[in-house]
Amino acid sequence: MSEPFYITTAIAYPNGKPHIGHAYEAIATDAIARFQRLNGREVCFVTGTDEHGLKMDQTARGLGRATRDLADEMSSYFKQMCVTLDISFDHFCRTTADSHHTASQAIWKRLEANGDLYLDRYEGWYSVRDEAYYDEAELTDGEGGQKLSPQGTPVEWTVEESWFFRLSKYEQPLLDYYAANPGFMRPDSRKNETVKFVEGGLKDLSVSRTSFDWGVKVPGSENHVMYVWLDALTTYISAIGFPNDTEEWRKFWPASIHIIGKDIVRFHTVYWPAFLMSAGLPLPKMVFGHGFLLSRGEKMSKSLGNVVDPMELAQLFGVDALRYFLLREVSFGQDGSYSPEAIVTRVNADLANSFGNLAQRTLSLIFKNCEGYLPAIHGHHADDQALLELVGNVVSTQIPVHFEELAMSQALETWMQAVFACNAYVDVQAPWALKKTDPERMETVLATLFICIAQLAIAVQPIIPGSATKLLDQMGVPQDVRNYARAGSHWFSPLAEGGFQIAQPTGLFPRLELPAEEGASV
RNA sequence: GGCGAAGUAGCUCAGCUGGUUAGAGCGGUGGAAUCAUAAUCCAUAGGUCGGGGGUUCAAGUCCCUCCUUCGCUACCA
Repeated sequence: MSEPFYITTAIAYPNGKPHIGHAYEAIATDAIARFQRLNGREVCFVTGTDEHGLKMDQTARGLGRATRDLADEMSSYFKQMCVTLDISFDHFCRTTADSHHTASQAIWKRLEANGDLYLDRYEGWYSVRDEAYYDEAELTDGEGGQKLSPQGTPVEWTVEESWFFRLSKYEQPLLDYYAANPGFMRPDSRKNETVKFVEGGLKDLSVSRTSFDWGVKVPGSENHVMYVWLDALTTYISAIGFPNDTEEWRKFWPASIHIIGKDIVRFHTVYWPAFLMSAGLPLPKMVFGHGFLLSRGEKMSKSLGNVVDPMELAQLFGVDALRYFLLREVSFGQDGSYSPEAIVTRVNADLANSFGNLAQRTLSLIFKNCEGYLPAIHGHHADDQALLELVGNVVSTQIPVHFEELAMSQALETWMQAVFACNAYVDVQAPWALKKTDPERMETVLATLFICIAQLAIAVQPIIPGSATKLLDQMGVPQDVRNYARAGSHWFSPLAEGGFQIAQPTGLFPRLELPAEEGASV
């Protein structure tokens, strides 16, 4: 009955503390995961940290610390971020876990058994200072004929023993797969880039390193560690049990969606599928490359000093305000711009003024005029029917459709339209005036609004889970109707007849103010 | 250089396979209302849909070209 849904974020590289981009990805993925749960799917949501590789090792050495020690600390920040931001992950995976090493070695052996690994030499222009290889075309000539990397550091021709993966063998199979599965890569613009890249020809991939040892040891070649991406990508399957035939593994693989940043699309749409093909495993159904967040339209970078700490933002504006802003303001898949002004404006307009105030004014009227008891419905007028229909349609049809398409900003746009309709209805019906002229009509109006507000709160749970839950709790809405299938069912009358009484309503969406200190790190 | 994306009201953006007077939010302006977090509602603000050319009965919406911005063009992740 309930179809499994497996979704992942990218496995973050904890070379520094999490930034707003990590938070954005986690929040977006969480909204999708929560939506699917409310939509009746059995969800597995995996996130985690990719802790191997040269950079972690270098960073730790630079700090004079044990790499493992640094990894422990940095990974904990990412996990803490998820907890703070209400990210409903099922597994937080670390590539340093023993089980992950086992899984990585298992997939390695599968590639090897399939004849896709061979030992050779990797030759190229290597910069000792950057500890990276560069393509001939990237180099520039420095003084005295010294070749320089794009960073301006000297490079020298270097030869290193390395295991290679026969990526070239998968050129055509990948293209065939893309053609046969048009929904595999999204958005389309990313897909075009990948297809062109693969059509341009694939070279075999160096998948082991001997220059450092912070990684997963290559089976049978103990002086080699696996290329970090091979190891990192394997998280998606080790998280649910691979190579063991666990219940989760059987249920959830292949993944429904990998949510990743647009910068790592290639690893997920070329290397990962090729590895899986070689290992004889099914491929994920979709890879979605989201855009980047820009600070006032500019890239965030340490040198510009405009890097935003998501924890600081959450504390300043509130977790749900941040979640709402990011998902409402940024069209998922495209780049988006962030600024404190934009957050304050958007959240105040939508959550505080429109929705929050709608709930507050309605519940206050019920609290004052009905002693907190839910009013009875004395026959609906056409206006009531129209509103109920509009809200019902938005909640049970339009929003789910947009969520299925991963169009969270559009889901919220239609949600707001329903909120506007409710506010317009309040003003036209003027229940405060009906109190004296037609108390029964007032009750019907308030009951209608109560139903609509509850449905709107149910619908928006994936975006702002904390405040939506508090509101639904205040309203006494039963747990079992807090989903898309049952939001529109007849739960109101039983609740009212059961004698439920609301307490003095408290505001859930405070109006935000711009931080006094301008030019601070936000 | 090659490939790709974007350029729509003051601001942020919607506009799918071409079709009535080009839309929304925010902001601005003018009203209404006072239940509510001074929140809400109604009306409105005359943007050559980057420039030019073309296809069509009809084009932000297709084709060509030019301009501007951005991304990708593999082994740091």
